[in-house]
Amino acid sequence: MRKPAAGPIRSHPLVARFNHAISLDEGDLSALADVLNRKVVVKKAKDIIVEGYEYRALHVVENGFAIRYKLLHSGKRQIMNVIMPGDIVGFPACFYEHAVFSVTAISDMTLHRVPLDDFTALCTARARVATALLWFAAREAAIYAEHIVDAGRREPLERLAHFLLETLTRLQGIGAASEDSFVMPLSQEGVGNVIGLSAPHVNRMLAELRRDGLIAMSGHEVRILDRAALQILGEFHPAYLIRTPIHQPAP
Amino acid sequence: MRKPAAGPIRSHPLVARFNHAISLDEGDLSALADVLNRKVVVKKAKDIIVEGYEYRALHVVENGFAIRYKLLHSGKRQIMNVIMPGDIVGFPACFYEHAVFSVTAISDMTLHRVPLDDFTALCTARARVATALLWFAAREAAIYAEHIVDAGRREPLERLAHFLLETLTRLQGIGAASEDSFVMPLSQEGVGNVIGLSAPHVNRMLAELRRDGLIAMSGHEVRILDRAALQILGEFHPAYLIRTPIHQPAP
DNA sequence: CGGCGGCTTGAGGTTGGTCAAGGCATGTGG
DNA sequence: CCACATGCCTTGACCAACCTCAAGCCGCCG
Repeated sequence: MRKPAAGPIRSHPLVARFNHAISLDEGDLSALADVLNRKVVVKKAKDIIVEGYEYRALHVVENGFAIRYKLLHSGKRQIMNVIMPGDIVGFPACFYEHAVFSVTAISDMTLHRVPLDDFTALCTARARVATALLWFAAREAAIYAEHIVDAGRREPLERLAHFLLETLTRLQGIGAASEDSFVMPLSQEGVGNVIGLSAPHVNRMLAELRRDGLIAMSGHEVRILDRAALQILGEFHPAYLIRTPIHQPAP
Repeated sequence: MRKPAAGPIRSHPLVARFNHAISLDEGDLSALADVLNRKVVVKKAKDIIVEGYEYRALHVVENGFAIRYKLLHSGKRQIMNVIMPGDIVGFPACFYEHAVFSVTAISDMTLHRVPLDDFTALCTARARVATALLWFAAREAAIYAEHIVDAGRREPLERLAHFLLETLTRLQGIGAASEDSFVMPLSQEGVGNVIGLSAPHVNRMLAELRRDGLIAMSGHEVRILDRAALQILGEFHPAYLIRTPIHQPAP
């Protein structure tokens, strides 16, 4: 397990994501494989990162979902983002002396543990990998920026529409959703903690979307019935989620 | 102007920020200097990036302030962040085919224009620079994450307290604020557009902070009278703004 | 079968947005 | 040098939105 072949690494969701942005050579891939060799399994509802503690390792998600959030003294919780396969648990929380927010698994997960020193060494040794990670970080920041707009200025119904489309699009990007439907990994209270609404109000807004024929639900499965209308309602432009190839100047 | 000496580059606010994170060698610095050689001056209130258009260049801020924001169809505006010296206009907006949000100068500015291809070439040629930029991006993402919490879950008074302390701390970090006071670069409407409140309500909340003796104001100058109380009120932990040195494994 | 977590719905109250008007400082042009 | 315009701050009144609290229900799992 310390020296996996370079082959399997290509199918890792993180590498799959990189491949759309920048072409990595064999050396890059085997350096990545060296670093992604510590598989860790985490059960649903387990904390992975707790705010305020020191973490000297990142975890790259192979499978499962988690939430990145902050708890306030009032007891309120704000979820910044849902973490999906190919995401990095601990970005950017673990780049600090003490984690700046918490992460909890919301399903069983398989992760690859990467000590921060190994990560740093990889970045400083492999410029293309560091560049790919920089693009990755830019996408992460863009997602956060959209969430600021959601929470700060959109109406509740708009927020929900935006969040549903964002989740659909992200899940499709990792092959975990069909053309027009997906399984929402969060409870309604969880959704409320993402978009800044109370659970009852999330329920009312979902009911409104159903009543207006924009979505249908059965259990946690959400079916998008009128994507065009939802896009207009939530002012959703998938551009910020779409992988942009890094233009590589001729050598 | 095409080939500045490696000396002046050390005093650039971006490099100053990098220096706290990672040590760059002469080659790194001169590569940076090569890239930061196109000075641009922008007048207050001029757009630098307009959402939806294509930009193939970044602008590194040497002087002045700008806002990164999104306009909604309703006419509402959400500011994601105030851009200060040492920040990169166009991160992460310009990493996409079309800019995912807008940037407007709120004071006269001096910038260094960096074509995206040059930027990419720098990253892929200079691993340490790419790594420093990755850390930079992580800090940016952490700031956004705090803004999500602000807009989503904090009470108006708490938001304002948090925003004031964040602004003070960031300005101090670039040597643009004293121990306990700073000049707010935004109007009250602008502040409202950052923290998701209406201008009248920002005014009411500011009045409340003044009434309670936490701050004093004269014009756009804000003086923090009781930092401890403000920190508790806004649950402000400056950790996410503080530069963490990148631990560099022995070669 | 019983308990629990999560969904659903309702009633009521506060918060904070909207609208509006006035004040004050700054800047500009006659 | 004054008249006026402009932009921003300040304050008040009103009202809708959304939170809180609460109760009931459903489905799932032990």
